[in-house]
Amino acid sequence: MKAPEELVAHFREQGYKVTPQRQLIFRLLNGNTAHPTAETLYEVAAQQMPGISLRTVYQTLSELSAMGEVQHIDLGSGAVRFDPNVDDHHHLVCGTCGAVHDVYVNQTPLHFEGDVEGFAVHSTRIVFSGECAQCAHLSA
Amino acid sequence: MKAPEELVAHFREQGYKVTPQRQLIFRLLNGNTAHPTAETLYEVAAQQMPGISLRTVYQTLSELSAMGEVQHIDLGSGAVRFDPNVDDHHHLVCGTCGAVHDVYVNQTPLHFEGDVEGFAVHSTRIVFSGECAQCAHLSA
DNA sequence: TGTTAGTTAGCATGACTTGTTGATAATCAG
DNA sequence: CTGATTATCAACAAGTCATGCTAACTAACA
Repeated sequence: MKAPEELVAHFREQGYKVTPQRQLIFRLLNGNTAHPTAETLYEVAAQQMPGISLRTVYQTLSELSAMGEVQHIDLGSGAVRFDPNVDDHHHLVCGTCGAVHDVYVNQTPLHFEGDVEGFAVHSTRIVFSGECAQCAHLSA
Repeated sequence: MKAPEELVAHFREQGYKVTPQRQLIFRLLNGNTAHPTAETLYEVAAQQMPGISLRTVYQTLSELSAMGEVQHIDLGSGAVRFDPNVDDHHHLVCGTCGAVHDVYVNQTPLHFEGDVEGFAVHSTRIVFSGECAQCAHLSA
């Protein structure tokens, strides 16, 4: 994701208004590695700006997603999560605490075998599931 | 997934009754590589057994899933899909026609880099997205 | 054959997400 | 600064997917 200041300029160029709500969301996402859901992002935003609506958070996330500034990742665990990291990366999910971490896999492109001839792969998504060190430590 | 006859025996052993509805679903899933949703499976089932309820399809799929006889895969495209193939395999999804194919990746376990120390990986899910040969041919 | 479990219809709920409306308020260009 | 445009908000609704509930009927299995 671009830095908040760049996003401000970019939004203005595109004819979008730069509102305090949007700027807040830019800042909350900047460098955020927590992979928040729209709901959790809303909760944090509401602490700094009481009155902001969940609707606006969804709206701004959709705009950022359409601009390719955030990635939305669906781990099949209910809500969609948002990731300001738009590099070619993958995810590690702790089944105990639910934390999601970014990881890089360098063996891509992967080879596969199956009953599929001539399939053109555009993207590969990998999700590793397991238990993070902290959770393993706590349960031990 | 076990063959329908084996499932019949297994259900009886577990104290589950072997109803025509359940047997129909066993047969519809057996060797099924279409990765149906509960809804699509229900539609096919209803053709052969008018009156069967969607509720029963969901119910039976949950039972099979709990027994490890089917895998439920969430591709983030709305409904959960069911796969009677419970091997260690991955999926290829055509973004045009929506078809899902099973594929095998033999480079596992994959190596990854990131800010994660001591994470114990239990499972890896890989989804390849792109366009299948038929769709590429049609659009050309 | 009788007990038990399954099925069905219908209605409800729940989570997540998006749409709508109408009023208010803020942004930005000129 | 001002006016036109757009965003926001609140409140409500809808849609999808999945599951829970009841009550009545039916079927399976011992």
